[in-house]
Amino acid sequence: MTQIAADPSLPLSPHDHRSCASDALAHAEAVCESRNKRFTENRRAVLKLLLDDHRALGAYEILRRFDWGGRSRAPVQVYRALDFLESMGLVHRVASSNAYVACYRLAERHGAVLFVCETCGVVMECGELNLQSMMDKLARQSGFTIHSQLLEAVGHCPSCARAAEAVDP
Amino acid sequence: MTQIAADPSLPLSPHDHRSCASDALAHAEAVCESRNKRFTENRRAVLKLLLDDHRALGAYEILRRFDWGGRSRAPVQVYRALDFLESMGLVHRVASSNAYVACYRLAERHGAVLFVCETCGVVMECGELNLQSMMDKLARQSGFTIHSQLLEAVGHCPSCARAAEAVDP
DNA sequence: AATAATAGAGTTACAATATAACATCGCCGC
DNA sequence: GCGGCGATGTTATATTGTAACTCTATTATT
Ligand SMILES: [Zn+2]
Ligand SMILES: [Zn+2]
Ligand SMILES: [Zn+2]
Ligand SMILES: [Zn+2]
Repeated sequence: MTQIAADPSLPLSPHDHRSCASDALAHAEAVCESRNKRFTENRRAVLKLLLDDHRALGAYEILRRFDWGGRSRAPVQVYRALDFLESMGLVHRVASSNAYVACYRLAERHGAVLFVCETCGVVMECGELNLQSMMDKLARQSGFTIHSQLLEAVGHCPSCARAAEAVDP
Repeated sequence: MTQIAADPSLPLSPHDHRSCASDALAHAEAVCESRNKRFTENRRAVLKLLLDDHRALGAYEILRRFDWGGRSRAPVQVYRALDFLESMGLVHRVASSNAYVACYRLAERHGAVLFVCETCGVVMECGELNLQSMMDKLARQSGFTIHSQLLEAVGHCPSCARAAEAVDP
């Protein structure tokens, strides 16, 4: 477990993704252990698929990639695993693309600010808490009570932005 | 046209919603006029349904309420109107509930910060630009180029929060 | 160890949301 | 009138997400 909080630009910087993923997996085990939740094979398998890289996958893409070993191919299984993982703060739902992305911040259950590249699908997660607290402040001013927040931006990651710039300057 | 920018807590304060809606409708006409876009009957009808109150409606709820006058009841018509209205900044999509809400800020095309009550469905739109620019700043720091933002909070509006407080203190 | 209680997995069927494809219509400029 | 183009109408289909129920595995209790 070498990192506490991931650099937001981690997905884009060349890095040892093997250890990146295995750290996250180990963290997931620890989190479930500490909360007396079972980190079952299904849940582990789904998380592993998401840990393949820093992209988001749709539930049905996970369904396709899943090794079903003779069992019937049912979306509900995938959704159950995803719901669990999300409730543990191990994956985030990407609302702008109906997809799910693994969380690489080895932190307790937390909200997320997501930057989604619409070209390559990479998701950068940002730990910036000022946004969340600003949202909270705005809410309080109007007497609104927040249960959950959704903070996303869709656009181009640095490398895809450069590529787009090159063809259309 | 009595207001320039709606108070975020407008939906909750008792107000003359008749003029609230008709102002928004007049603004919609003006916007389409100024951009040489046709504000057709379908588009007007969909917007009118959304202007009934300050709640979000799903596309299929709009579909049900729509007066089809003998024509076949096709979702694609509703989605086309919604896409148009959204591109004009006259409605906002509420990603957290796959729904659409009319915009009452008589402003040019703009992003939105939405506070969605999960009990009564009311949507408060907030014009706070600091959030958006903060998001932009975060993006720039990582070399990310933003095309669109998604800023939402789900929770309880003031009156529903009081009601919840009463039963479960 | 037997038993009861509970959480998760497996299966089937279905609901809810969104889009593709193509023919047709109507407006607007010529 | 006619051609171009944006909007509509229609049908079919794709994508995303749940309900309901059975069965099995794990854990707690006796
Ligand atoms: Zn990595
Ligand atoms: Zn990219
Ligand atoms: Zn109103
Ligand atoms: Zn409410």
